[in-house]
Amino acid sequence: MTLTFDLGAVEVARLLIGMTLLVDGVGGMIVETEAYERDDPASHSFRGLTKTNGAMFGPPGCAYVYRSYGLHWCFNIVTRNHGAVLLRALAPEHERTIMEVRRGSTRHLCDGPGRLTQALGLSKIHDALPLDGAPFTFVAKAVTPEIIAGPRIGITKAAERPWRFGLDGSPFLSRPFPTRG
DNA sequence: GGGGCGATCTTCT
DNA sequence: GAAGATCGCCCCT
Repeated sequence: MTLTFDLGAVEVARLLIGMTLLVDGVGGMIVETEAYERDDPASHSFRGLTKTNGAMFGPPGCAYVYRSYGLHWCFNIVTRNHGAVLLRALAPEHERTIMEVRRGSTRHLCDGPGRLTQALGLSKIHDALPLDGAPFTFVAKAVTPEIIAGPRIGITKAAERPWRFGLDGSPFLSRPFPTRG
């Protein structure tokens, strides 16, 4: 398939919903993402280059992996103009047993950015790696998904921007979306 | 099902 | 010294 991440972060965040991501064959369908733009106080690229965010200033289509709250990892896809898309949840469909071993549980395998990276074995060593080759595999979606949008989670700056996207009705979301009217 | 809290790294004030 | 794109455990309901 032709796959480009050289688009705006919001556009990429929507495109990813329903696609399948595998890391060394482990993973599943992406059901929840968040967009972070360059001109976005909540984005790690907002304040410019630091020691840890260099991948966001590299080419689109690479990984940006950073440590969260000192002990978890979060996995992003770098997009156009120093934006990024945070992967927040997957449906744990492929190699589920491996994910259960890594997580030490049979539940909550990929519903949350820190849990997702643990289940897929992602860490600092994947930071800045291109996503169009090993160990990453992206599989196109078979159908057009119903996408729901809402405020991003766990941030205080620009919290009003509705840049969290999810597969409507999925049981694998990290949190429910605010109900629509 | 949900609130409070501790763990621990990096940046910024 | 504080805050942050988090999570698991404990306790309560």
